[in-house]
Amino acid sequence: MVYTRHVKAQRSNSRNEALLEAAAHRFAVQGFRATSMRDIARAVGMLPGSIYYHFPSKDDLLLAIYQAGVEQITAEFEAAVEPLDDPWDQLEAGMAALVLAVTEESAYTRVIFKVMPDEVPKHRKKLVAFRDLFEANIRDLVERLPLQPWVDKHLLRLMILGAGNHAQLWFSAEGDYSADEIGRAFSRYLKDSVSK
Amino acid sequence: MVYTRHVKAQRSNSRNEALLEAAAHRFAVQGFRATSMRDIARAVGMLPGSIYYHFPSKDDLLLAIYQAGVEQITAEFEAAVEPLDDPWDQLEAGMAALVLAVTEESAYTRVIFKVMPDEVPKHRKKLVAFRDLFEANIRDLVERLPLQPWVDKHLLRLMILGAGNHAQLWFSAEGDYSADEIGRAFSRYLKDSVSK
DNA sequence: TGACTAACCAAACAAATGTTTGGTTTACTA
DNA sequence: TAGTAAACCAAACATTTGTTTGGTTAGTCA
Repeated sequence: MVYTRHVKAQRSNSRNEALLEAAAHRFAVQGFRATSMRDIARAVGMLPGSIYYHFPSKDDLLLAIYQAGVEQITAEFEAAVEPLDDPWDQLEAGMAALVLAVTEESAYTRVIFKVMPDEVPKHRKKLVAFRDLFEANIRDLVERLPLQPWVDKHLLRLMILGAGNHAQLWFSAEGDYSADEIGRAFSRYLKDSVSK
Repeated sequence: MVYTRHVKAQRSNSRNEALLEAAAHRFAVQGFRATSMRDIARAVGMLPGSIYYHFPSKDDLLLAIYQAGVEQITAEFEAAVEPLDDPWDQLEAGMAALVLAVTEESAYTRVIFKVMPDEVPKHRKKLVAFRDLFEANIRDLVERLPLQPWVDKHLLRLMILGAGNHAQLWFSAEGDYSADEIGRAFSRYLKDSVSK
Protein backbone atom coordinates (compact mmCIF):
# COMPACT_ATOMS: atom_id res chain seq x y z
CA MET A 1 0.00 0.00 0.00
CA VAL A 2 2.59 2.49 1.07
CA TYR A 3 4.99 1.18 -1.48
CA THR A 4 2.35 1.36 -4.15
CA ARG A 5 1.74 5.01 -3.32
CA HIS A 6 5.41 5.66 -3.55
CA VAL A 7 5.55 4.18 -7.03
CA LYS A 8 2.54 6.19 -8.06
CA ALA A 9 4.07 9.35 -6.84
CA GLN A 10 7.22 8.70 -8.79
CA ARG A 11 5.45 7.95 -12.03
CA SER A 12 2.99 10.72 -11.58
CA ASN A 13 5.73 13.19 -10.83
CA SER A 14 7.54 12.37 -14.01
CA ARG A 15 4.57 13.15 -16.22
CA ASN A 16 3.50 15.85 -13.85
CA GLU A 17 6.68 17.75 -14.43
CA ALA A 18 6.53 17.24 -18.16
CA LEU A 19 3.04 18.70 -18.11
CA LEU A 20 4.04 21.63 -15.93
CA GLU A 21 7.06 22.30 -18.09
CA ALA A 22 5.08 22.24 -21.31
CA ALA A 23 2.23 24.29 -19.89
CA ALA A 24 4.61 26.82 -18.37
CA HIS A 25 6.41 27.20 -21.66
CA ARG A 26 3.17 27.89 -23.51
CA PHE A 27 1.85 30.19 -20.83
CA ALA A 28 5.08 32.17 -20.85
CA VAL A 29 5.11 32.53 -24.63
CA GLN A 30 1.46 32.86 -25.59
CA GLY A 31 -0.19 33.77 -22.32
CA PHE A 32 -2.76 31.87 -20.31
CA ARG A 33 -5.96 32.33 -22.28
CA ALA A 34 -4.29 31.92 -25.64
CA THR A 35 -3.01 28.51 -24.60
CA SER A 36 -5.52 25.69 -24.90
CA MET A 37 -5.49 22.37 -23.12
CA ARG A 38 -5.12 20.85 -26.56
CA ASP A 39 -1.92 22.82 -27.09
CA ILE A 40 -0.48 21.50 -23.85
CA ALA A 41 -1.61 17.96 -24.55
CA ARG A 42 -0.01 18.01 -27.97
CA ALA A 43 3.25 19.28 -26.49
CA VAL A 44 3.55 16.32 -24.12
CA GLY A 45 2.08 13.77 -26.52
CA MET A 46 -1.21 12.93 -24.91
CA LEU A 47 -4.86 13.67 -25.49
CA PRO A 48 -6.50 16.72 -23.91
CA GLY A 49 -8.70 14.74 -21.58
CA SER A 50 -5.75 12.85 -20.16
CA ILE A 51 -4.39 15.97 -18.53
CA TYR A 52 -7.27 15.81 -16.09
CA TYR A 53 -5.83 12.66 -14.60
CA HIS A 54 -2.93 14.79 -13.36
CA PHE A 55 -4.57 18.17 -12.72
CA PRO A 56 -8.18 18.91 -11.91
CA SER A 57 -8.39 22.00 -14.13
CA LYS A 58 -6.49 24.44 -16.30
CA ASP A 59 -6.63 26.99 -13.52
CA ASP A 60 -4.98 24.58 -11.10
CA LEU A 61 -2.27 23.94 -13.64
CA LEU A 62 -1.38 27.60 -13.56
CA LEU A 63 -1.50 27.65 -9.78
CA ALA A 64 1.04 24.86 -9.59
CA ILE A 65 3.26 26.67 -12.07
CA TYR A 66 3.01 29.87 -10.07
CA GLN A 67 4.08 28.05 -6.93
CA ALA A 68 7.03 26.41 -8.64
CA GLY A 69 7.97 29.72 -10.20
CA VAL A 70 7.95 31.62 -6.93
CA GLU A 71 10.05 28.97 -5.23
CA GLN A 72 12.57 29.07 -8.05
CA ILE A 73 12.89 32.82 -8.37
CA THR A 74 13.11 33.27 -4.62
CA ALA A 75 15.91 30.72 -4.46
CA GLU A 76 17.76 32.36 -7.34
CA PHE A 77 17.27 35.80 -5.86
CA GLU A 78 18.54 34.85 -2.42
CA ALA A 79 21.46 32.94 -3.86
CA ALA A 80 22.51 36.06 -5.74
CA VAL A 81 21.96 38.60 -2.97
CA GLU A 82 22.75 36.98 0.33
CA PRO A 83 26.47 36.37 -0.21
CA LEU A 84 27.00 40.10 -0.71
CA ASP A 85 27.51 42.61 2.09
CA ASP A 86 27.18 46.01 0.48
CA PRO A 87 23.51 46.95 -0.07
CA TRP A 88 24.32 48.46 -3.46
CA ASP A 89 26.07 45.33 -4.57
CA GLN A 90 22.96 43.52 -3.46
CA LEU A 91 20.79 45.79 -5.56
CA GLU A 92 22.98 45.15 -8.58
CA ALA A 93 22.86 41.39 -8.11
CA GLY A 94 19.18 41.46 -7.29
CA MET A 95 18.23 43.34 -10.41
CA ALA A 96 20.36 41.02 -12.48
CA ALA A 97 18.56 38.06 -10.93
CA LEU A 98 15.22 39.69 -11.63
CA VAL A 99 15.95 40.34 -15.28
CA LEU A 100 17.31 36.81 -15.59
CA ALA A 101 14.11 35.42 -14.10
CA VAL A 102 11.83 37.20 -16.56
CA THR A 103 13.92 36.20 -19.55
CA GLU A 104 15.53 32.85 -18.81
CA GLU A 105 14.73 29.69 -20.67
CA SER A 106 13.14 27.92 -17.75
CA ALA A 107 9.56 29.04 -18.09
CA TYR A 108 8.30 28.75 -14.53
CA THR A 109 9.56 32.15 -13.44
CA ARG A 110 8.54 33.84 -16.65
CA VAL A 111 4.93 32.83 -16.17
CA ILE A 112 4.73 34.84 -12.96
CA PHE A 113 5.48 38.04 -14.84
CA LYS A 114 3.52 37.17 -17.95
CA VAL A 115 0.24 35.90 -16.50
CA MET A 116 -1.50 38.33 -14.19
CA PRO A 117 -3.68 37.12 -11.31
CA ASP A 118 -6.79 38.78 -12.76
CA GLU A 119 -6.71 36.37 -15.67
CA VAL A 120 -7.61 33.51 -13.33
CA PRO A 121 -10.36 34.76 -11.01
CA LYS A 122 -10.70 31.37 -9.35
CA HIS A 123 -7.20 31.62 -7.88
CA ARG A 124 -6.68 35.36 -7.94
CA LYS A 125 -6.01 35.72 -4.23
CA LYS A 126 -3.59 32.83 -4.10
CA LEU A 127 -1.72 34.08 -7.15
CA VAL A 128 -1.41 37.53 -5.63
CA ALA A 129 -0.12 35.95 -2.43
CA PHE A 130 2.54 34.10 -4.40
CA ARG A 131 3.62 37.28 -6.12
CA ASP A 132 3.79 39.12 -2.82
CA LEU A 133 5.93 36.36 -1.46
CA PHE A 134 8.57 37.19 -4.03
CA GLU A 135 8.15 40.94 -4.05
CA ALA A 136 8.86 40.94 -0.34
CA ASN A 137 12.44 40.10 -1.27
CA ILE A 138 12.75 43.26 -3.29
CA ARG A 139 11.07 45.22 -0.56
CA ASP A 140 13.65 44.01 1.94
CA LEU A 141 16.43 44.79 -0.48
CA VAL A 142 15.27 48.38 -0.94
CA GLU A 143 14.79 48.66 2.80
CA ARG A 144 18.48 48.02 3.36
CA LEU A 145 19.63 50.72 0.94
CA PRO A 146 20.97 53.92 2.48
CA LEU A 147 18.82 56.39 0.59
CA GLN A 148 18.38 60.11 0.39
CA PRO A 149 15.56 61.22 2.66
CA TRP A 150 13.45 62.45 -0.26
CA VAL A 151 13.40 59.02 -1.90
CA ASP A 152 10.14 57.08 -1.57
CA LYS A 153 11.06 53.47 -1.00
CA HIS A 154 7.69 52.29 -2.19
CA LEU A 155 8.02 54.05 -5.52
CA LEU A 156 11.63 52.99 -5.90
CA ARG A 157 10.68 49.37 -5.43
CA LEU A 158 7.93 49.64 -8.03
CA MET A 159 10.31 51.34 -10.43
CA ILE A 160 12.82 48.52 -10.04
CA LEU A 161 10.15 45.92 -10.52
CA GLY A 162 8.74 47.67 -13.56
CA ALA A 163 12.07 48.10 -15.28
CA GLY A 164 12.95 44.46 -14.74
CA ASN A 165 9.52 43.15 -15.58
CA HIS A 166 9.47 45.06 -18.84
CA ALA A 167 12.59 43.32 -20.09
CA GLN A 168 10.55 40.26 -20.94
CA LEU A 169 8.91 42.21 -23.75
CA TRP A 170 12.03 43.15 -25.63
CA PHE A 171 14.78 40.85 -24.39
CA SER A 172 16.25 38.65 -27.08
CA ALA A 173 18.47 35.69 -26.27
CA GLU A 174 20.60 36.46 -29.31
CA GLY A 175 20.49 40.18 -28.63
CA ASP A 176 23.18 42.66 -27.74
CA TYR A 177 22.72 42.41 -23.99
CA SER A 178 22.77 39.62 -21.47
CA ALA A 179 20.25 39.56 -18.67
CA ASP A 180 23.08 40.22 -16.30
CA GLU A 181 24.26 43.29 -18.18
CA ILE A 182 20.77 44.70 -18.28
CA GLY A 183 20.12 44.25 -14.58
CA ARG A 184 23.44 45.77 -13.58
CA ALA A 185 23.00 48.68 -15.95
CA PHE A 186 19.60 49.44 -14.47
CA SER A 187 20.99 49.46 -10.96
CA ARG A 188 23.78 51.83 -12.01
CA TYR A 189 21.25 54.20 -13.52
CA LEU A 190 19.65 54.48 -10.09
CA LYS A 191 22.42 54.30 -7.57
CA ASP A 192 24.09 57.70 -7.61
CA SER A 193 20.78 59.53 -7.75
CA VAL A 194 19.12 57.97 -4.77
CA SER A 195 22.17 57.00 -2.71
CA LYS A 196 22.90 58.89 0.46
CA MET B 1 -24.57 61.65 -52.87
CA VAL B 2 -21.74 63.55 -51.33
CA TYR B 3 -24.09 65.08 -48.83
CA THR B 4 -25.52 61.71 -48.01
CA ARG B 5 -22.05 60.42 -47.27
CA HIS B 6 -21.45 63.36 -45.04
CA VAL B 7 -24.57 62.60 -43.04
CA LYS B 8 -23.63 58.99 -42.81
CA ALA B 9 -20.21 59.84 -41.55
CA GLN B 10 -21.69 62.06 -38.86
CA ARG B 11 -24.12 59.48 -37.59
CA SER B 12 -21.73 56.64 -37.90
CA ASN B 13 -19.09 58.58 -36.03
CA SER B 14 -21.37 59.05 -33.09
CA ARG B 15 -22.00 55.36 -32.57
CA ASN B 16 -18.53 54.59 -33.79
CA GLU B 17 -17.01 56.54 -30.96
CA ALA B 18 -19.36 54.99 -28.43
CA LEU B 19 -18.28 51.59 -29.62
CA LEU B 20 -14.60 52.46 -29.57
CA GLU B 21 -14.93 53.98 -26.13
CA ALA B 22 -16.71 50.96 -24.69
CA ALA B 23 -14.41 48.47 -26.37
CA ALA B 24 -11.32 50.40 -25.29
CA HIS B 25 -12.55 50.48 -21.74
CA ARG B 26 -13.07 46.75 -21.67
CA PHE B 27 -9.82 46.01 -23.42
CA ALA B 28 -7.93 48.20 -20.97
CA VAL B 29 -9.52 46.57 -17.94
CA GLN B 30 -9.93 42.92 -18.91
CA GLY B 31 -7.60 42.57 -21.86
CA PHE B 32 -8.38 41.75 -25.46
CA ARG B 33 -9.13 38.05 -25.38
CA ALA B 34 -11.09 38.22 -22.15
CA THR B 35 -13.43 40.78 -23.70
CA SER B 36 -16.16 39.34 -25.89
CA MET B 37 -18.11 41.09 -28.59
CA ARG B 38 -21.14 40.46 -26.40
CA ASP B 39 -19.52 42.40 -23.59
CA ILE B 40 -18.94 45.36 -25.86
CA ALA B 41 -22.40 45.15 -27.36
CA ARG B 42 -24.01 45.12 -23.93
CA ALA B 43 -21.97 48.15 -22.90
CA VAL B 44 -23.31 50.27 -25.76
CA GLY B 45 -26.80 48.79 -25.71
CA MET B 46 -26.92 46.87 -28.96
CA LEU B 47 -26.78 43.26 -30.07
CA PRO B 48 -23.44 41.59 -30.83
CA GLY B 49 -24.10 41.23 -34.53
CA SER B 50 -24.85 44.92 -34.88
CA ILE B 51 -21.26 45.83 -34.15
CA TYR B 52 -20.34 44.41 -37.54
CA TYR B 53 -22.21 47.18 -39.23
CA HIS B 54 -19.59 49.57 -37.85
CA PHE B 55 -16.47 47.41 -37.77
CA PRO B 56 -15.60 44.39 -39.89
CA SER B 57 -14.09 42.38 -37.03
CA LYS B 58 -12.98 42.40 -33.43
CA ASP B 59 -9.37 42.68 -34.56
CA ASP B 60 -10.15 45.80 -36.55
CA LEU B 61 -11.82 47.29 -33.52
CA LEU B 62 -8.57 46.98 -31.64
CA LEU B 63 -6.63 48.42 -34.55
CA ALA B 64 -8.80 51.52 -34.57
CA ILE B 65 -8.36 51.88 -30.81
CA TYR B 66 -4.60 51.54 -31.15
CA GLN B 67 -4.54 54.28 -33.74
CA ALA B 68 -6.64 56.61 -31.62
CA GLY B 69 -4.52 55.81 -28.61
CA VAL B 70 -1.24 56.57 -30.31
CA GLU B 71 -2.55 59.86 -31.63
CA GLN B 72 -3.76 60.85 -28.18
CA ILE B 73 -0.67 59.88 -26.24
CA THR B 74 1.61 61.48 -28.79
CA ALA B 75 -0.34 64.69 -28.55
CA GLU B 76 -0.28 64.63 -24.76
CA PHE B 77 3.39 63.81 -24.72
CA GLU B 78 4.38 66.58 -27.08
CA ALA B 79 2.17 69.09 -25.31
CA ALA B 80 3.98 68.29 -22.07
CA VAL B 81 7.52 68.18 -23.41
CA GLU B 82 7.84 70.73 -26.21
CA PRO B 83 7.24 73.89 -24.17
CA LEU B 84 10.24 73.05 -21.99
CA ASP B 85 13.82 73.88 -22.83
CA ASP B 86 15.93 71.94 -20.38
CA PRO B 87 16.25 68.27 -21.41
CA TRP B 88 15.92 67.13 -17.81
CA ASP B 89 12.75 69.10 -17.38
CA GLN B 90 11.58 67.41 -20.53
CA LEU B 91 12.37 64.01 -19.07
CA GLU B 92 10.42 64.84 -15.96
CA ALA B 93 7.41 66.04 -17.91
CA GLY B 94 7.66 63.18 -20.37
CA MET B 95 7.66 60.50 -17.71
CA ALA B 96 4.74 62.19 -16.00
CA ALA B 97 2.86 62.15 -19.30
CA LEU B 98 3.73 58.49 -19.77
CA VAL B 99 2.48 57.44 -16.36
CA LEU B 100 -0.64 59.51 -16.90
CA ALA B 101 -1.24 57.79 -20.21
CA VAL B 102 -1.08 54.29 -18.75
CA THR B 103 -3.35 55.16 -15.84
CA GLU B 104 -5.76 57.84 -16.98
CA GLU B 105 -9.47 57.32 -17.27
CA SER B 106 -9.60 57.68 -21.03
CA ALA B 107 -8.99 54.12 -22.09
CA TYR B 108 -7.51 54.60 -25.55
CA THR B 109 -3.97 55.13 -24.35
CA ARG B 110 -4.18 52.41 -21.72
CA VAL B 111 -5.02 49.80 -24.33
CA ILE B 112 -1.69 50.35 -26.05
CA PHE B 113 0.17 49.29 -22.93
CA LYS B 114 -2.24 46.56 -21.91
CA VAL B 115 -2.81 44.71 -25.18
CA MET B 116 0.36 43.44 -26.82
CA PRO B 117 0.63 43.10 -30.61
CA ASP B 118 1.16 39.34 -30.40
CA GLU B 119 -2.38 38.92 -29.14
CA VAL B 120 -3.71 39.95 -32.53
CA PRO B 121 -1.62 38.15 -35.17
CA LYS B 122 -3.74 39.56 -37.97
CA HIS B 123 -2.57 43.11 -37.23
CA ARG B 124 0.65 42.42 -35.38
CA LYS B 125 2.87 44.43 -37.71
CA LYS B 126 0.58 47.42 -37.78
CA LEU B 127 0.23 47.41 -34.01
CA VAL B 128 3.99 47.27 -33.60
CA ALA B 129 4.31 50.16 -36.01
CA PHE B 130 1.88 52.20 -33.96
CA ARG B 131 3.81 51.48 -30.79
CA ASP B 132 7.07 52.44 -32.46
CA LEU B 133 5.48 55.66 -33.54
CA PHE B 134 5.04 56.64 -29.92
CA GLU B 135 8.24 55.15 -28.59
CA ALA B 136 10.15 57.31 -31.04
CA ASN B 137 9.14 60.25 -28.89
CA ILE B 138 10.87 58.76 -25.89
CA ARG B 139 13.86 57.87 -28.01
CA ASP B 140 14.20 61.47 -29.10
CA LEU B 141 13.80 62.64 -25.54
CA VAL B 142 16.61 60.39 -24.31
CA GLU B 143 18.71 61.44 -27.27
CA ARG B 144 18.65 65.04 -26.10
CA LEU B 145 19.81 64.21 -22.58
CA PRO B 146 23.42 65.08 -21.76
CA LEU B 147 24.48 61.71 -20.41
CA GLN B 148 27.57 60.14 -18.94
CA PRO B 149 29.52 58.31 -21.65
CA TRP B 150 28.97 54.95 -19.97
CA VAL B 151 25.19 55.24 -20.16
CA ASP B 152 23.52 53.14 -22.83
CA LYS B 153 20.73 55.24 -24.29
CA HIS B 154 18.95 52.19 -25.58
CA LEU B 155 18.80 50.58 -22.15
CA LEU B 156 17.89 53.83 -20.48
CA ARG B 157 14.95 54.28 -22.81
CA LEU B 158 13.72 50.75 -22.10
CA MET B 159 14.10 51.32 -18.38
CA ILE B 160 12.03 54.48 -18.58
CA LEU B 161 9.38 52.74 -20.61
CA GLY B 162 9.29 49.77 -18.30
CA ALA B 163 8.98 51.80 -15.14
CA GLY B 164 6.16 53.86 -16.61
CA ASN B 165 4.42 50.94 -18.22
CA HIS B 166 4.43 49.00 -14.99
CA ALA B 167 2.47 51.68 -13.18
CA GLN B 168 -0.71 50.48 -14.83
CA LEU B 169 -0.55 47.33 -12.71
CA TRP B 170 -0.54 48.96 -9.32
CA PHE B 171 -1.73 52.53 -9.83
CA SER B 172 -4.88 53.35 -7.96
CA ALA B 173 -6.89 56.45 -8.67
CA GLU B 174 -7.67 56.83 -4.98
CA GLY B 175 -4.11 55.92 -4.02
CA ASP B 176 -1.38 57.87 -2.32
CA TYR B 177 0.26 59.10 -5.50
CA SER B 178 -0.87 61.00 -8.55
CA ALA B 179 0.35 59.98 -11.95
CA ASP B 180 2.28 63.23 -12.05
CA GLU B 181 4.05 62.54 -8.77
CA ILE B 182 5.02 59.08 -9.87
CA GLY B 183 6.45 60.17 -13.20
CA ARG B 184 8.44 63.00 -11.67
CA ALA B 185 9.74 60.78 -8.90
CA PHE B 186 10.96 58.24 -11.43
CA SER B 187 12.83 60.87 -13.39
CA ARG B 188 14.49 62.15 -10.21
CA TYR B 189 15.64 58.65 -9.35
CA LEU B 190 17.52 58.58 -12.65
CA LYS B 191 18.78 62.09 -13.26
CA ASP B 192 21.79 62.50 -10.98
CA SER B 193 23.10 59.04 -11.79
CA VAL B 194 23.18 59.31 -15.53
CA SER B 195 23.54 63.07 -15.95
CA LYS B 196 26.81 64.45 -17.24
C1' DT C 1 -46.20 60.24 -50.40
C1' DG C 2 -42.94 56.78 -51.79
C1' DA C 3 -38.39 55.26 -52.50
C1' DC C 4 -34.11 54.77 -50.20
C1' DT C 5 -30.66 53.90 -46.86
C1' DA C 6 -28.36 54.02 -42.42
C1' DA C 7 -28.72 51.44 -38.29
C1' DC C 8 -30.09 47.87 -35.91
C1' DC C 9 -32.52 43.32 -34.49
C1' DA C 10 -33.31 38.30 -34.20
C1' DA C 11 -31.56 34.19 -34.94
C1' DA C 12 -28.59 31.24 -36.28
C1' DC C 13 -23.84 29.13 -37.55
C1' DA C 14 -19.29 26.96 -37.30
C1' DA C 15 -15.43 26.60 -34.67
C1' DA C 16 -12.91 26.38 -30.42
C1' DT C 17 -12.98 25.88 -25.66
C1' DG C 18 -12.61 23.38 -20.90
C1' DT C 19 -14.22 19.28 -19.20
C1' DT C 20 -16.49 14.55 -18.43
C1' DT C 21 -17.29 9.76 -19.08
C1' DG C 22 -16.45 4.99 -19.90
C1' DG C 23 -13.37 1.96 -21.70
C1' DT C 24 -8.44 0.18 -22.59
C1' DT C 25 -3.59 -0.70 -21.91
C1' DT C 26 0.40 -1.49 -19.15
C1' DA C 27 3.01 -2.82 -15.31
C1' DC C 28 3.53 -4.37 -10.93
C1' DT C 29 2.20 -7.33 -6.98
C1' DA C 30 0.37 -10.90 -4.15
C1' DT D 1 -1.12 -16.32 -13.07
C1' DA D 2 -4.88 -13.54 -11.58
C1' DG D 3 -5.88 -9.15 -9.95
C1' DT D 4 -5.28 -4.33 -9.17
C1' DA D 5 -4.49 0.27 -10.07
C1' DA D 6 -1.98 3.86 -12.52
C1' DA D 7 -2.01 6.16 -16.90
C1' DC D 8 -3.99 7.06 -20.84
C1' DC D 9 -7.35 6.82 -24.97
C1' DA D 10 -11.57 7.76 -27.63
C1' DA D 11 -15.37 10.19 -27.91
C1' DA D 12 -18.40 13.02 -26.62
C1' DC D 13 -20.63 17.20 -24.03
C1' DA D 14 -22.06 21.93 -22.91
C1' DT D 15 -20.68 26.46 -23.38
C1' DT D 16 -18.64 30.38 -25.33
C1' DT D 17 -16.67 32.43 -29.06
C1' DG D 18 -16.52 35.56 -33.45
C1' DT D 19 -19.29 36.06 -37.20
C1' DT D 20 -23.11 35.83 -40.89
C1' DT D 21 -27.62 36.27 -42.76
C1' DG D 22 -32.09 38.02 -43.66
C1' DG D 23 -35.39 40.91 -41.99
C1' DT D 24 -37.09 45.36 -39.63
C1' DT D 25 -37.33 50.25 -38.21
C1' DA D 26 -36.68 55.07 -38.49
C1' DG D 27 -35.33 58.97 -40.64
C1' DT D 28 -34.15 61.49 -45.14
C1' DC D 29 -34.79 63.17 -49.80
C1' DA D 30 -36.90 63.85 -54.25
